[in-house]
Amino acid sequence: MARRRRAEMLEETRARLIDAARAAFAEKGYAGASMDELTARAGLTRGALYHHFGDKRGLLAAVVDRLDSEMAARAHEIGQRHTNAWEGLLAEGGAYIELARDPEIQRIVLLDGPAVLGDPSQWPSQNRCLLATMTTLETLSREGVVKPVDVEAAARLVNGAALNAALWVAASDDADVLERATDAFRQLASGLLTRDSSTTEY
Amino acid sequence: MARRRRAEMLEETRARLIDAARAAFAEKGYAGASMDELTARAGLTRGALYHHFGDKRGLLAAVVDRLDSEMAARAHEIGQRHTNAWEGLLAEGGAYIELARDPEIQRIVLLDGPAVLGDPSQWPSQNRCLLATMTTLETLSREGVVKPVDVEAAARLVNGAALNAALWVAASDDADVLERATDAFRQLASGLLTRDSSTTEY
DNA sequence: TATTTGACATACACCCCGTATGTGTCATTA
DNA sequence: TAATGACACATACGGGGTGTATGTCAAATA
Repeated sequence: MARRRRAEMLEETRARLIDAARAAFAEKGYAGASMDELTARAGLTRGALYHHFGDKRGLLAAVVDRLDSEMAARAHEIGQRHTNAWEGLLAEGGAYIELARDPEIQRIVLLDGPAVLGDPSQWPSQNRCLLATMTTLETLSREGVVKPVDVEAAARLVNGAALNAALWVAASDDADVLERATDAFRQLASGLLTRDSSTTEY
Repeated sequence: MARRRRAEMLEETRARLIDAARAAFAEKGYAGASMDELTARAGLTRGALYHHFGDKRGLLAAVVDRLDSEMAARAHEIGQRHTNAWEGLLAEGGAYIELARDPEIQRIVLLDGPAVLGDPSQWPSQNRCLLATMTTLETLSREGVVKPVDVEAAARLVNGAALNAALWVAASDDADVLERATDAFRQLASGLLTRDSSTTEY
C-alpha cells in the first residue's frame, strides 16, 4: 500500500468525522450526541475533533453545511427537469417538502441547526436553498409570470411554508398528508402569479 | 400579613419558576441555562423544580405553553379588530410576524422549542396559534372568500410562512424588512382567495 | 540529519443534570 | 389537641460530558 500524502489523510479524517457526526446527530440529536462516542466510532478521539472544528458547534456547522449543499443540489436538479419555469418552482417547493422527510435533514437542519447555530438565513452556507428559489423567482418575475414581487421576501416565505409543511409531513404518519401539504403549497404559491398567468395556467 | 393557603403558595412557586426560566432561557438559551442558577434567582433550589416539572424539558414545556397562549391571545385579538374577516387573517399573520420579533418568543418558541420538544404541531399546547388561524380560515371558506381549501394544511403553511418571515425580520436590523415581509405575506396569502374575491378585494 | 510544524492522543478540571434521601410544615382524623 | 400522613421543598451524591492544556510522533523543510 502506497503511502498517502498528508493532505489526503487530513481530508479523510475530516470527512470521517463529519460522517460520524452526521449519523450521531441524526440518531441522538445534537445535545444527546457524545463527542467521545462519536469520535471513537470514527476511529479517532476528541483531540482530532477540536483540532479540526474548534468545538462541538463547529462540527455541527460543518455537517449542516454539507447537508444544505446536498439539499440545494437535489431540489434545484428537480426544478430543472421542468421546462415550464413556474412548474419548476412548484416542483422545487415540493422537493423541499420531500427532502425534509429524511430524518437526518429533519433533525439536524430543521430542528437542531436553528437552535444551536441561530437563524438559518444567517448561516455561512448562505442558505443555498433560498438562493436557488430566489433565482427561479427572479426569472419568473422577468418573464411576467409572477407579479413584480420583492424576490428575497417572497423566496423566504415560500421556503418557510415548504419547510413548515415538511415538518408536518414528517411528524405525522398519514400517507395522504404529503399530498394535502403539496396541494396547499400550490394554492398558496399561486398568490404570486400575475392575473394573466393565473387564468391561463392555474 | 395573613397566612396564605397552601395552594396559593404552590401556584406562586410554580409561577416564580416559570418566570425565572423564561428569563434564563431567553437570555442564555435552553442548553446554556443552568438550573442551579435559574432556581437560585427565584429564591429556590433544583428540588422545587424537579418536584413540579419533572425535568428540564418539563420546565421548558411549561414556559412554551404560557408563551404560546400569550401569542395566540394577542394575535387573535388583533385579528378580531377587523370587521372584514380576510383583512383579519392578514392582520393575524402580520401579528405573528411582529410577535416573533420579541427575543423571548424567538429564542424559546421558535428556536429551542422545536429542537427540544419536537415538532410544534405535536405540542400539548395544541399550537393555539394554528387553531386560531384554522378557525379564521374555516369561516372565510364558508363565506366563499377563500377557495375550498384543506383548512389545516393551508393554516400550517400560512403560519409557517409568517413565522419564517419573523425569524428573518428579527435577524436583520433593517427597518424596512418588516414591511417587505408583510407585503410578501399578503401576496402569498392571496393565493387562497377565490377569483371573485381576488378581483374585488385585492 | 537536525529542526520545526502540525495532526492527533492523553489527562485534567469544571460544570451540569437527574435521583435518592432527608426535613419541616400543613391538612386531617380521632 | 395530639398524632399521623402527605406534600413541598432542600440537600447530597453519582455519572457523564465539554473544553483546554499538555504530550507525542510522523512529516515537511532546509
